[in-house]
Amino acid sequence: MAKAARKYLDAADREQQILEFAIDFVAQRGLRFTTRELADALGVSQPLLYRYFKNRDDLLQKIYDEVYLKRWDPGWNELLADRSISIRERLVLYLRAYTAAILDERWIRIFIASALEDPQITQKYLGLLHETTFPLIFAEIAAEAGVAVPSGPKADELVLEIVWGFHSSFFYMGVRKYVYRNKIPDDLDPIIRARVEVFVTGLAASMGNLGQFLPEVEAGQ
Amino acid sequence: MAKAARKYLDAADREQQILEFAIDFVAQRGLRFTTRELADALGVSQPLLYRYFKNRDDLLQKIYDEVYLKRWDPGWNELLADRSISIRERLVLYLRAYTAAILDERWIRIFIASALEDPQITQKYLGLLHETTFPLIFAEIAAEAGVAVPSGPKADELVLEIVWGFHSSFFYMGVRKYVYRNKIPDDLDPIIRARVEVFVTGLAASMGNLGQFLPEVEAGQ
DNA sequence: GTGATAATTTATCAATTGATAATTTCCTAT
DNA sequence: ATAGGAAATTATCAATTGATAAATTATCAC
Repeated sequence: MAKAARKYLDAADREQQILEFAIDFVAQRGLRFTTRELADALGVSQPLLYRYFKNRDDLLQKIYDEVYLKRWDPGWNELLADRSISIRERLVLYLRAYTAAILDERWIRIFIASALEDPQITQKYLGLLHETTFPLIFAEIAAEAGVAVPSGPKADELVLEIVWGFHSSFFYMGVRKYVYRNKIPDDLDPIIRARVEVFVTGLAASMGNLGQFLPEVEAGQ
Repeated sequence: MAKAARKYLDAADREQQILEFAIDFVAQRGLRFTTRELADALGVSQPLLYRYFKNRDDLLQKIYDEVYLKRWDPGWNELLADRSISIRERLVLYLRAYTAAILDERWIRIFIASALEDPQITQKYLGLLHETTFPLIFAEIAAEAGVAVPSGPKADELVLEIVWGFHSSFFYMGVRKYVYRNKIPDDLDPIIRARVEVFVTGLAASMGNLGQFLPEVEAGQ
Protein backbone atom coordinates (compact mmCIF):
# COMPACT_ATOMS: atom_id res chain seq x y z
CA MET A 1 0.00 0.00 0.00
CA ALA A 2 2.77 2.37 0.95
CA LYS A 3 4.44 1.86 -2.37
CA ALA A 4 1.26 2.23 -4.37
CA ALA A 5 0.65 5.69 -2.93
CA ARG A 6 4.12 6.96 -3.65
CA LYS A 7 4.60 9.48 -6.40
CA TYR A 8 8.36 9.03 -6.54
CA LEU A 9 9.19 5.38 -6.85
CA ASP A 10 12.52 3.77 -6.07
CA ALA A 11 14.58 3.66 -9.21
CA ALA A 12 14.48 -0.12 -9.37
CA ASP A 13 10.70 -0.21 -8.94
CA ARG A 14 10.12 2.46 -11.53
CA GLU A 15 12.35 0.76 -14.02
CA GLN A 16 10.49 -2.50 -13.54
CA GLN A 17 7.15 -0.72 -13.80
CA ILE A 18 8.09 0.98 -17.02
CA LEU A 19 9.43 -2.26 -18.46
CA GLU A 20 6.33 -4.27 -17.58
CA PHE A 21 4.07 -1.59 -18.94
CA ALA A 22 6.13 -1.24 -22.08
CA ILE A 23 5.85 -4.96 -22.76
CA ASP A 24 2.08 -4.78 -22.83
CA PHE A 25 2.19 -1.55 -24.74
CA VAL A 26 4.52 -2.79 -27.43
CA ALA A 27 2.66 -6.09 -27.68
CA GLN A 28 -0.48 -4.15 -28.59
CA ARG A 29 0.99 -1.32 -30.57
CA GLY A 30 3.89 -2.98 -32.31
CA LEU A 31 7.22 -1.30 -32.84
CA ARG A 32 5.58 1.78 -34.29
CA PHE A 33 5.17 3.65 -31.05
CA THR A 34 6.68 6.89 -29.90
CA THR A 35 8.28 7.42 -26.53
CA ARG A 36 5.69 10.08 -25.83
CA GLU A 37 2.81 7.71 -26.48
CA LEU A 38 4.33 5.18 -24.14
CA ALA A 39 5.01 7.75 -21.41
CA ASP A 40 1.53 9.25 -21.73
CA ALA A 41 -0.13 5.86 -21.51
CA LEU A 42 1.85 5.04 -18.39
CA GLY A 43 1.21 8.47 -16.95
CA VAL A 44 4.76 9.71 -16.61
CA SER A 45 6.70 12.35 -18.45
CA GLN A 46 8.49 11.36 -21.60
CA PRO A 47 11.99 12.33 -20.44
CA LEU A 48 11.61 10.05 -17.45
CA LEU A 49 12.05 7.10 -19.76
CA TYR A 50 15.53 8.34 -20.51
CA ARG A 51 16.49 8.19 -16.88
CA TYR A 52 16.01 4.42 -16.95
CA PHE A 53 16.80 3.54 -20.53
CA LYS A 54 19.66 4.92 -22.54
CA ASN A 55 17.47 5.36 -25.58
CA ARG A 56 14.52 3.87 -27.41
CA ASP A 57 16.45 0.89 -28.74
CA ASP A 58 17.81 0.12 -25.31
CA LEU A 59 14.27 -0.09 -23.99
CA LEU A 60 13.30 -2.44 -26.81
CA GLN A 61 16.29 -4.66 -26.14
CA LYS A 62 15.32 -4.91 -22.48
CA ILE A 63 11.78 -5.79 -23.51
CA TYR A 64 13.03 -8.65 -25.66
CA ASP A 65 15.25 -9.96 -22.90
CA GLU A 66 12.42 -9.85 -20.40
CA VAL A 67 9.96 -11.58 -22.74
CA TYR A 68 12.17 -14.32 -24.11
CA LEU A 69 14.15 -15.24 -21.06
CA LYS A 70 12.44 -17.36 -18.41
CA ARG A 71 10.02 -18.86 -20.90
CA TRP A 72 11.90 -22.00 -21.71
CA ASP A 73 11.78 -24.78 -19.14
CA PRO A 74 14.76 -27.10 -19.48
CA GLY A 75 12.69 -29.76 -17.79
CA TRP A 76 10.66 -30.15 -20.96
CA ASN A 77 13.36 -32.06 -22.74
CA GLU A 78 13.76 -34.39 -19.77
CA LEU A 79 10.04 -34.98 -19.77
CA LEU A 80 10.09 -35.85 -23.46
CA ALA A 81 12.88 -38.35 -22.87
CA ASP A 82 11.20 -40.12 -19.95
CA ARG A 83 10.35 -43.56 -21.31
CA SER A 84 8.43 -44.59 -18.22
CA ILE A 85 5.49 -42.80 -19.86
CA SER A 86 4.11 -43.47 -23.34
CA ILE A 87 5.25 -41.05 -26.01
CA ARG A 88 1.67 -39.92 -26.59
CA GLU A 89 1.34 -39.02 -22.93
CA ARG A 90 4.70 -37.27 -22.89
CA LEU A 91 3.79 -35.20 -25.92
CA VAL A 92 0.47 -34.23 -24.39
CA LEU A 93 2.15 -33.18 -21.14
CA TYR A 94 4.86 -31.28 -22.95
CA LEU A 95 2.46 -29.52 -25.28
CA ARG A 96 0.22 -28.50 -22.40
CA ALA A 97 3.15 -26.84 -20.71
CA TYR A 98 4.51 -25.39 -23.91
CA THR A 99 1.22 -23.88 -25.03
CA ALA A 100 0.56 -22.53 -21.55
CA ALA A 101 3.90 -20.74 -21.72
CA ILE A 102 3.71 -19.24 -25.19
CA LEU A 103 0.03 -18.74 -25.87
CA ASP A 104 0.30 -15.31 -24.36
CA GLU A 105 -0.48 -12.14 -26.24
CA ARG A 106 2.73 -10.40 -25.28
CA TRP A 107 4.94 -13.35 -26.09
CA ILE A 108 3.38 -14.07 -29.48
CA ARG A 109 3.09 -10.53 -30.75
CA ILE A 110 6.49 -9.39 -29.57
CA PHE A 111 8.07 -12.55 -30.94
CA ILE A 112 6.60 -11.95 -34.39
CA ALA A 113 7.14 -8.22 -34.42
CA SER A 114 10.75 -8.49 -33.32
CA ALA A 115 11.48 -11.27 -35.80
CA LEU A 116 10.13 -9.10 -38.59
CA GLU A 117 12.34 -6.25 -37.49
CA ASP A 118 15.48 -8.28 -36.80
CA PRO A 119 15.51 -12.07 -37.03
CA GLN A 120 18.57 -12.41 -34.84
CA ILE A 121 16.51 -11.61 -31.78
CA THR A 122 14.54 -14.84 -32.03
CA GLN A 123 17.36 -16.98 -33.36
CA LYS A 124 18.57 -18.31 -30.05
CA TYR A 125 15.15 -19.43 -28.96
CA LEU A 126 14.44 -21.22 -32.21
CA GLY A 127 17.81 -22.95 -32.12
CA LEU A 128 16.81 -24.60 -28.86
CA LEU A 129 13.80 -26.21 -30.51
CA HIS A 130 15.51 -27.10 -33.72
CA GLU A 131 18.67 -28.60 -32.31
CA THR A 132 17.35 -30.41 -29.30
CA THR A 133 13.62 -30.79 -28.93
CA PHE A 134 12.67 -31.72 -32.49
CA PRO A 135 15.17 -34.55 -32.98
CA LEU A 136 14.21 -35.82 -29.54
CA ILE A 137 10.52 -35.97 -30.37
CA PHE A 138 11.17 -37.84 -33.57
CA ALA A 139 13.58 -40.29 -31.94
CA GLU A 140 11.16 -41.06 -29.14
CA ILE A 141 8.31 -41.79 -31.50
CA ALA A 142 10.60 -44.01 -33.56
CA ALA A 143 11.78 -45.83 -30.44
CA GLU A 144 8.28 -46.56 -29.23
CA ALA A 145 7.25 -47.72 -32.70
CA GLY A 146 10.32 -49.94 -32.82
CA VAL A 147 11.45 -48.40 -36.10
CA ALA A 148 14.90 -47.09 -36.91
CA VAL A 149 15.18 -43.35 -37.50
CA PRO A 150 16.05 -42.78 -41.17
CA SER A 151 19.60 -41.48 -41.45
CA GLY A 152 21.57 -39.35 -43.87
CA PRO A 153 21.57 -35.56 -44.33
CA LYS A 154 18.46 -35.43 -46.51
CA ALA A 155 16.68 -37.78 -44.16
CA ASP A 156 17.63 -35.62 -41.18
CA GLU A 157 16.23 -32.64 -42.99
CA LEU A 158 13.00 -34.42 -43.77
CA VAL A 159 12.65 -35.61 -40.20
CA LEU A 160 13.11 -32.10 -38.89
CA GLU A 161 10.56 -30.76 -41.32
CA ILE A 162 7.99 -33.30 -40.25
CA VAL A 163 8.38 -32.37 -36.60
CA TRP A 164 8.48 -28.66 -37.43
CA GLY A 165 5.11 -29.07 -39.10
CA PHE A 166 3.65 -30.74 -36.05
CA HIS A 167 5.21 -28.55 -33.42
CA SER A 168 4.63 -25.22 -35.12
CA SER A 169 0.92 -25.88 -35.34
CA PHE A 170 0.72 -25.00 -31.65
CA PHE A 171 2.67 -21.80 -31.87
CA TYR A 172 0.53 -20.99 -34.85
CA MET A 173 -2.59 -21.13 -32.73
CA GLY A 174 -1.14 -18.17 -30.91
CA VAL A 175 -0.61 -16.37 -34.20
CA ARG A 176 -4.20 -17.04 -35.13
CA LYS A 177 -5.49 -15.77 -31.81
CA TYR A 178 -3.24 -12.79 -31.17
CA VAL A 179 -2.19 -11.71 -34.64
CA TYR A 180 -5.10 -12.63 -36.88
CA ARG A 181 -7.52 -12.18 -33.99
CA ASN A 182 -9.37 -15.34 -34.87
CA LYS A 183 -11.37 -17.20 -32.33
CA ILE A 184 -9.70 -20.37 -31.19
CA PRO A 185 -11.14 -22.93 -28.79
CA ASP A 186 -10.84 -22.17 -25.08
CA ASP A 187 -9.98 -25.69 -24.14
CA LEU A 188 -6.86 -26.83 -25.93
CA ASP A 189 -6.75 -30.24 -24.37
CA PRO A 190 -8.87 -32.06 -26.94
CA ILE A 191 -6.89 -30.43 -29.73
CA ILE A 192 -3.56 -31.36 -28.23
CA ARG A 193 -4.74 -34.92 -27.70
CA ALA A 194 -6.22 -35.24 -31.16
CA ARG A 195 -3.23 -33.76 -32.94
CA VAL A 196 -0.84 -35.93 -30.97
CA GLU A 197 -2.93 -38.96 -31.78
CA VAL A 198 -3.03 -38.19 -35.49
CA PHE A 199 0.65 -37.33 -35.62
CA VAL A 200 2.04 -40.24 -33.63
CA THR A 201 -0.24 -42.75 -35.30
CA GLY A 202 0.60 -41.42 -38.74
CA LEU A 203 4.30 -41.12 -38.15
CA ALA A 204 4.67 -44.54 -36.54
CA ALA A 205 2.77 -46.12 -39.39
CA SER A 206 4.56 -44.35 -42.20
CA MET A 207 8.05 -43.93 -40.80
CA GLY A 208 9.23 -47.03 -42.57
CA ASN A 209 8.04 -45.58 -45.87
CA LEU A 210 9.56 -42.15 -45.60
CA GLY A 211 12.60 -43.31 -47.55
CA GLN A 212 10.53 -43.26 -50.73
CA PHE A 213 10.29 -39.48 -50.50
CA LEU A 214 14.04 -39.04 -50.45
CA PRO A 215 16.22 -38.54 -53.53
CA GLU A 216 17.44 -41.78 -55.11
CA VAL A 217 21.05 -41.58 -53.96
CA GLU A 218 20.08 -41.62 -50.34
CA ALA A 219 16.92 -43.64 -50.44
CA GLY A 220 18.68 -46.87 -49.70
CA GLN A 221 20.52 -45.72 -46.58
CA MET B 1 13.32 0.47 -74.51
CA ALA B 2 11.59 3.69 -75.38
CA LYS B 3 9.77 3.70 -72.07
CA ALA B 4 12.86 2.82 -70.06
CA ALA B 5 14.66 5.91 -71.32
CA ARG B 6 11.85 8.27 -70.44
CA LYS B 7 12.28 10.57 -67.50
CA TYR B 8 8.62 11.46 -67.32
CA LEU B 9 6.51 8.33 -67.28
CA ASP B 10 2.87 8.12 -68.15
CA ALA B 11 0.88 8.53 -65.00
CA ALA B 12 -0.40 4.96 -65.13
CA ASP B 13 3.09 3.53 -65.61
CA ARG B 14 4.57 5.60 -62.84
CA GLU B 15 1.83 4.63 -60.44
CA GLN B 16 2.41 0.96 -61.21
CA GLN B 17 6.16 1.38 -60.87
CA ILE B 18 5.85 3.04 -57.49
CA LEU B 19 3.41 0.40 -56.30
CA GLU B 20 5.59 -2.54 -57.38
CA PHE B 21 8.63 -0.97 -55.85
CA ALA B 22 6.81 -0.13 -52.66
CA ILE B 23 5.70 -3.74 -52.28
CA ASP B 24 9.29 -4.95 -52.25
CA PHE B 25 10.33 -2.06 -50.09
CA VAL B 26 7.66 -2.59 -47.47
CA ALA B 27 8.20 -6.34 -47.50
CA GLN B 28 11.79 -5.74 -46.48
CA ARG B 29 11.41 -2.73 -44.26
CA GLY B 30 8.10 -3.37 -42.63
CA LEU B 31 5.58 -0.64 -41.91
CA ARG B 32 8.20 1.52 -40.26
CA PHE B 33 9.31 3.37 -43.34
CA THR B 34 9.09 7.02 -44.20
CA THR B 35 7.83 8.35 -47.49
CA ARG B 36 11.24 9.94 -48.03
CA GLU B 37 13.06 6.65 -47.61
CA LEU B 38 10.76 5.03 -50.11
CA ALA B 39 11.08 7.86 -52.62
CA ASP B 40 14.88 7.98 -52.25
CA ALA B 41 15.19 4.25 -52.76
CA LEU B 42 13.11 4.45 -55.89
CA GLY B 43 14.96 7.53 -57.08
CA VAL B 44 12.07 9.99 -57.25
CA SER B 45 11.20 13.00 -55.19
CA GLN B 46 9.15 12.47 -52.10
CA PRO B 47 6.23 14.71 -53.12
CA LEU B 48 5.81 12.68 -56.29
CA LEU B 49 4.31 9.92 -54.19
CA TYR B 50 1.49 12.27 -53.32
CA ARG B 51 0.62 12.75 -56.94
CA TYR B 52 -0.31 9.08 -57.15
CA PHE B 53 -1.41 8.26 -53.66
CA LYS B 54 -3.61 10.41 -51.50
CA ASN B 55 -1.45 9.81 -48.47
CA ARG B 56 0.74 7.21 -46.81
CA ASP B 57 -2.18 5.04 -45.70
CA ASP B 58 -3.66 5.10 -49.18
CA LEU B 59 -0.41 3.71 -50.54
CA LEU B 60 -0.41 0.96 -47.93
CA GLN B 61 -3.97 0.04 -48.75
CA LYS B 62 -3.11 -0.27 -52.43
CA ILE B 63 -0.14 -2.45 -51.51
CA TYR B 64 -2.38 -4.81 -49.58
CA ASP B 65 -4.87 -5.02 -52.40
CA GLU B 66 -2.15 -5.76 -54.93
CA VAL B 67 -0.52 -8.42 -52.76
CA TYR B 68 -3.57 -10.29 -51.57
CA LEU B 69 -5.70 -10.22 -54.66
CA LYS B 70 -4.86 -12.64 -57.45
CA ARG B 71 -3.20 -15.09 -55.10
CA TRP B 72 -6.10 -17.38 -54.49
CA ASP B 73 -6.96 -19.81 -57.26
CA PRO B 74 -10.59 -20.92 -57.04
CA GLY B 75 -9.60 -24.02 -58.98
CA TRP B 76 -7.90 -25.35 -55.88
CA ASN B 77 -11.13 -26.27 -54.20
CA GLU B 78 -12.30 -28.07 -57.32
CA LEU B 79 -9.05 -29.97 -57.41
CA LEU B 80 -9.46 -31.02 -53.79
CA ALA B 81 -12.96 -32.30 -54.55
CA ASP B 82 -11.98 -34.34 -57.61
CA ARG B 83 -12.47 -37.94 -56.52
CA SER B 84 -10.99 -39.37 -59.71
CA ILE B 85 -7.63 -38.87 -57.97
CA SER B 86 -6.63 -40.25 -54.57
CA ILE B 87 -6.84 -37.80 -51.72
CA ARG B 88 -3.11 -38.10 -51.11
CA GLU B 89 -2.40 -37.09 -54.70
CA ARG B 90 -4.91 -34.26 -54.55
CA LEU B 91 -3.37 -32.88 -51.40
CA VAL B 92 0.10 -33.06 -52.90
CA LEU B 93 -1.05 -31.25 -56.04
CA TYR B 94 -2.91 -28.64 -54.05
CA LEU B 95 -0.07 -28.04 -51.64
CA ARG B 96 2.43 -27.68 -54.46
CA ALA B 97 0.29 -24.96 -55.99
CA TYR B 98 -0.47 -23.34 -52.66
CA THR B 99 3.12 -23.22 -51.48
CA ALA B 100 4.27 -21.95 -54.87
CA ALA B 101 1.79 -19.10 -54.53
CA ILE B 102 2.46 -18.02 -50.96
CA LEU B 103 6.09 -18.92 -50.30
CA ASP B 104 7.08 -15.53 -51.55
CA GLU B 105 8.94 -13.02 -49.45
CA ARG B 106 6.61 -10.16 -50.25
CA TRP B 107 3.47 -12.16 -49.62
CA ILE B 108 4.60 -13.65 -46.32
CA ARG B 109 6.14 -10.56 -44.78
CA ILE B 110 3.39 -8.19 -45.81
CA PHE B 111 0.77 -10.65 -44.66
CA ILE B 112 2.29 -10.89 -41.20
CA ALA B 113 3.14 -7.23 -40.88
CA SER B 114 -0.30 -6.09 -41.94
CA ALA B 115 -2.01 -8.60 -39.69
CA LEU B 116 -0.03 -7.28 -36.73
CA GLU B 117 -1.04 -3.74 -37.59
CA ASP B 118 -4.68 -4.44 -38.42
CA PRO B 119 -6.09 -7.96 -38.46
CA GLN B 120 -9.04 -7.00 -40.64
CA ILE B 121 -6.78 -6.78 -43.65
CA THR B 122 -6.12 -10.52 -43.67
CA GLN B 123 -9.55 -11.58 -42.49
CA LYS B 124 -11.11 -12.15 -45.88
CA TYR B 125 -8.31 -14.37 -47.08
CA LEU B 126 -8.34 -16.49 -43.96
CA GLY B 127 -12.09 -16.87 -44.12
CA LEU B 128 -11.71 -18.55 -47.50
CA LEU B 129 -9.52 -21.24 -46.00
CA HIS B 130 -11.47 -21.70 -42.84
CA GLU B 131 -14.93 -21.83 -44.31
CA THR B 132 -14.33 -23.78 -47.47
CA THR B 133 -10.98 -25.46 -47.92
CA PHE B 134 -10.49 -26.94 -44.47
CA PRO B 135 -13.85 -28.69 -44.14
CA LEU B 136 -13.36 -29.96 -47.68
CA ILE B 137 -9.98 -31.51 -46.92
CA PHE B 138 -11.31 -33.25 -43.85
CA ALA B 139 -14.41 -34.51 -45.62
CA GLU B 140 -12.42 -35.91 -48.51
CA ILE B 141 -10.04 -37.80 -46.25
CA ALA B 142 -13.01 -39.17 -44.33
CA ALA B 143 -14.72 -40.21 -47.56
CA GLU B 144 -11.72 -42.08 -48.87
CA ALA B 145 -11.21 -43.78 -45.51
CA GLY B 146 -14.88 -44.74 -45.51
CA VAL B 147 -15.43 -43.14 -42.12
CA ALA B 148 -18.19 -40.75 -41.16
CA VAL B 149 -17.12 -37.20 -40.29
CA PRO B 150 -17.78 -36.61 -36.60
CA SER B 151 -20.63 -34.15 -36.17
CA GLY B 152 -21.72 -31.62 -33.58
CA PRO B 153 -20.35 -28.15 -32.81
CA LYS B 154 -17.43 -29.33 -30.68
CA ALA B 155 -16.57 -31.98 -33.23
CA ASP B 156 -16.64 -29.41 -36.02
CA GLU B 157 -14.29 -27.28 -34.04
CA LEU B 158 -11.92 -30.16 -33.42
CA VAL B 159 -11.98 -31.13 -37.08
CA LEU B 160 -11.12 -27.61 -38.11
CA GLU B 161 -8.29 -27.46 -35.63
CA ILE B 162 -6.79 -30.67 -36.91
CA VAL B 163 -6.78 -29.39 -40.47
CA TRP B 164 -5.53 -25.98 -39.37
CA GLY B 165 -2.56 -27.69 -37.79
CA PHE B 166 -1.77 -29.55 -40.96
CA HIS B 167 -2.39 -26.74 -43.40
CA SER B 168 -0.67 -23.98 -41.48
CA SER B 169 2.55 -25.95 -41.37
CA PHE B 170 3.10 -24.94 -44.98
CA PHE B 171 2.42 -21.28 -44.50
CA TYR B 172 4.68 -21.50 -41.50
CA MET B 173 7.57 -22.61 -43.68
CA GLY B 174 7.31 -19.19 -45.24
CA VAL B 175 7.42 -17.58 -41.84
CA ARG B 176 10.51 -19.56 -40.99
CA LYS B 177 12.20 -18.61 -44.23
CA TYR B 178 11.21 -14.98 -44.62
CA VAL B 179 10.57 -13.85 -41.06
CA TYR B 180 12.91 -15.93 -38.93
CA ARG B 181 15.38 -16.18 -41.82
CA ASN B 182 15.94 -19.83 -41.19
CA LYS B 183 17.18 -22.10 -43.89
CA ILE B 184 14.48 -24.36 -45.24
CA PRO B 185 14.93 -27.10 -47.84
CA ASP B 186 14.98 -26.00 -51.48
CA ASP B 187 12.91 -28.89 -52.66
CA LEU B 188 9.57 -28.95 -50.92
CA ASP B 189 8.26 -31.97 -52.73
CA PRO B 190 9.56 -34.61 -50.31
CA ILE B 191 8.27 -32.59 -47.40
CA ILE B 192 4.85 -32.14 -48.91
CA ARG B 193 4.65 -35.84 -49.71
CA ALA B 194 5.87 -36.92 -46.31
CA ARG B 195 3.60 -34.60 -44.39
CA VAL B 196 0.62 -35.61 -46.48
CA GLU B 197 1.46 -39.25 -45.91
CA VAL B 198 1.78 -38.83 -42.16
CA PHE B 199 -1.34 -36.72 -41.93
CA VAL B 200 -3.66 -38.76 -44.11
CA THR B 201 -2.46 -42.05 -42.65
CA GLY B 202 -2.81 -40.75 -39.12
CA LEU B 203 -6.16 -39.10 -39.63
CA ALA B 204 -7.71 -42.03 -41.50
CA ALA B 205 -6.55 -44.40 -38.78
CA SER B 206 -7.62 -42.31 -35.83
CA MET B 207 -10.70 -40.56 -37.14
CA GLY B 208 -12.95 -43.14 -35.59
CA ASN B 209 -11.38 -42.46 -32.22
CA LEU B 210 -11.55 -38.69 -32.21
CA GLY B 211 -14.81 -38.81 -30.32
CA GLN B 212 -12.92 -39.78 -27.19
CA PHE B 213 -11.35 -36.33 -27.11
CA LEU B 214 -14.68 -34.56 -27.08
CA PRO B 215 -16.59 -33.56 -23.96
CA GLU B 216 -18.92 -36.23 -22.61
CA VAL B 217 -22.19 -34.66 -23.69
CA GLU B 218 -21.28 -34.77 -27.32
CA ALA B 219 -19.03 -37.79 -27.42
CA GLY B 220 -21.84 -40.11 -28.36
CA GLN B 221 -23.10 -38.17 -31.36
C1' DG C 1 11.32 20.31 10.79
C1' DT C 2 15.26 20.77 7.74
C1' DG C 3 18.57 19.89 4.38
C1' DA C 4 20.60 16.66 1.26
C1' DT C 5 19.61 13.59 -2.31
C1' DA C 6 17.12 11.15 -5.56
C1' DA C 7 13.06 11.22 -8.62
C1' DT C 8 10.34 13.64 -11.72
C1' DT C 9 8.72 17.36 -14.64
C1' DT C 10 8.98 21.39 -17.57
C1' DA C 11 11.22 23.59 -21.18
C1' DT C 12 13.58 23.13 -25.19
C1' DC C 13 16.28 21.52 -29.43
C1' DA C 14 17.53 19.81 -33.71
C1' DA C 15 16.15 16.44 -36.82
C1' DT C 16 12.56 14.10 -39.03
C1' DT C 17 8.18 13.57 -41.21
C1' DG C 18 3.75 13.78 -43.87
C1' DA C 19 1.85 16.83 -46.75
C1' DT C 20 1.06 21.12 -49.89
C1' DA C 21 2.25 24.95 -53.04
C1' DA C 22 5.09 27.00 -56.34
C1' DT C 23 8.15 26.26 -59.97
C1' DT C 24 10.55 23.78 -63.53
C1' DT C 25 11.23 20.16 -66.95
C1' DC C 26 9.78 17.06 -70.33
C1' DC C 27 6.70 15.26 -73.94
C1' DT C 28 3.55 15.53 -77.77
C1' DA C 29 0.21 17.27 -81.08
C1' DT C 30 0.12 20.44 -84.44
C1' DA D 1 9.76 24.36 -83.74
C1' DT D 2 6.72 25.47 -80.39
C1' DA D 3 2.82 25.98 -77.32
C1' DG D 4 0.18 23.75 -74.01
C1' DG D 5 -0.39 20.48 -70.66
C1' DA D 6 1.17 16.75 -67.96
C1' DA D 7 4.90 15.07 -64.97
C1' DA D 8 8.31 15.95 -61.81
C1' DT D 9 11.17 18.68 -58.66
C1' DT D 10 12.33 22.24 -55.34
C1' DA D 11 10.96 24.84 -51.56
C1' DT D 12 8.53 24.94 -47.59
C1' DC D 13 5.38 24.13 -43.46
C1' DA D 14 3.55 22.64 -39.27
C1' DA D 15 3.60 18.78 -36.46
C1' DT D 16 6.08 15.12 -34.49
C1' DT D 17 9.93 12.88 -32.40
C1' DG D 18 14.10 11.29 -29.81
C1' DA D 19 16.89 13.24 -26.72
C1' DT D 20 19.13 16.69 -23.26
C1' DA D 21 19.43 20.32 -19.70
C1' DA D 22 17.43 23.04 -16.22
C1' DA D 23 14.16 23.47 -12.72
C1' DT D 24 11.06 21.42 -9.42
C1' DT D 25 9.11 18.21 -6.16
C1' DA D 26 9.01 14.34 -3.16
C1' DT D 27 11.38 11.34 0.22
C1' DC D 28 14.34 10.19 3.97
C1' DA D 29 17.97 10.48 7.58
C1' DC D 30 18.85 13.06 11.39
